[in-house]
Amino acid sequence: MTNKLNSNNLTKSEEDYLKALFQLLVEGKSAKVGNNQLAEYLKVSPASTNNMIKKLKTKQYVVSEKYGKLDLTKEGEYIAVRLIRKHRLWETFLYNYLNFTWDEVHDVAEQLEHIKSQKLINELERFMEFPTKDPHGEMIPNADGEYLAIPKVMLSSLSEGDICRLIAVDDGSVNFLKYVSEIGLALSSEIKILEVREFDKSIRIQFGEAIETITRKFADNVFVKKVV
Amino acid sequence: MTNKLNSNNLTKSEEDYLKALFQLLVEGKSAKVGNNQLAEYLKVSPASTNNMIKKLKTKQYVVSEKYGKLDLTKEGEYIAVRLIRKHRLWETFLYNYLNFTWDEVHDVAEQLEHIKSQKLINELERFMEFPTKDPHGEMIPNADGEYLAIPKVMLSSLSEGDICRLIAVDDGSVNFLKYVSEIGLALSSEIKILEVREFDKSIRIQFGEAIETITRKFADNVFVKKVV
DNA sequence: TTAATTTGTTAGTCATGCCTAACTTTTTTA
DNA sequence: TAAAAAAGTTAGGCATGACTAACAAATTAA
Ligand SMILES: [Mn+2]
Ligand SMILES: [Mn+2]
Ligand SMILES: [Mn+2]
Ligand SMILES: [Mn+2]
Repeated sequence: MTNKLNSNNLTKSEEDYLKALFQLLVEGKSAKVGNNQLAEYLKVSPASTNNMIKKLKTKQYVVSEKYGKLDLTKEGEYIAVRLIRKHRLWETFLYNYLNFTWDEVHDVAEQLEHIKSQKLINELERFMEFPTKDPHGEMIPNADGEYLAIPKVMLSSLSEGDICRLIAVDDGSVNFLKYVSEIGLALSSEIKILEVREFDKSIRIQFGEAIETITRKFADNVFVKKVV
Repeated sequence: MTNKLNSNNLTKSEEDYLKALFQLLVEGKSAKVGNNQLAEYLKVSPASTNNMIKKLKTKQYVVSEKYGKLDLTKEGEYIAVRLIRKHRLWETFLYNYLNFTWDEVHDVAEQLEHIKSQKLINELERFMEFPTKDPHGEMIPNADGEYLAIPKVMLSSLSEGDICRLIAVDDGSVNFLKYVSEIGLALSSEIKILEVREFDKSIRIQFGEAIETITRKFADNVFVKKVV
């Protein structure tokens, strides 16, 4: 993807919609994304998304047929990736230099990602010596928008006896992140699946000295690399 | 001024209006500030300022009588000072850590000053080890909004033979700041007034090896401390 | 001290981005 | 395959923060 001297004219809202679409389409679990799904994700009404999508279509960032599913153009995707890059670089800065905890960084990064200055974000990246992952283990796209997405294996997809390493967590919920820390899990933790209970899909896991039972919902937000 | 756990509900616009009023009233040269003056300063129409002032009056940040001059309440002033604090801390960060030049910092700081996070700005200040002045020589208010304003002596107010030291410059204009650097002036430069020409108020100054003629307008934007 | 000029106010308009309520189309299920 | 449910769209409103044009009050100058 070529690096343009892209003076970004988009509003904060337009940026947020494109980022949300990207997260659902590319980083999310669903292959197709509809209007109402986007609305729910952004916590706005379907009428609002319908309206914004219309605008983003005339600006050629989104494509869709009437009553059809949504897709991003290359341009739209590029804008989204740059936003994610900014978000994750800021999260890294807050975490590594300003004493923020990993459950505090996301909300402030949601604001900082909209600051318009190419130089700012590139210099911030240089200052931090080109970090590759944010505090939640997510990859940081480079200045050209190159995005080395590591396949997201959910902890919930493993089976009894499997051993894995925690490589990333979903960072959207403060409560979830606090919960993860509290039970003692962290990036790189080695986790063994002791039991997957058929009744409610809850999972007994072991890590270090600890043994915990986690829900399916919890396990859906934990991404791992299988070791055994 | 007591430090409240002020969850700031103001919009970016409301913040900008309060800051502008503060800059005109407290940091500016004019004792009284009217609606049209504020409009000109903010580059919006008088109708817009009139409208916003109305809102800020109901919110008790501004006081004025109909057809009368504008004033800030203690609350309004406090909000403005905190904004200036954020602006100057960000400028300092950009200048000292991210390789920004002193003519580049202002525009980006105009965006960053609206980021809402008490922790962010206090941690940034700690990270930089509590700087007291921004890259243009202006004082940075502390976390309680205490504001040690140094009396602003304009270079244009001095007379032939006077010697002074450059302590600050107005940071609003990129062109002006570039101009200052280009002729070789910098913070702490010692300047001697060689001649003030009656005809057009232009001033011949000497600093280091250099002798330059500057306009009245230029000299109005340079703040000094008289040495002799 | 009246007339001209400046300053301030009001009314009406527009764009953005959100909403609810009503409607249409598509998909699912019986 | 027809009815029910879900998904998507449209119409109409509201708040914010801009604008212009017309008007009123206050200040300045003649
Ligand atoms: Mn995040
Ligand atoms: Mn993250
Ligand atoms: Mn500035
Ligand atoms: Mn400054």
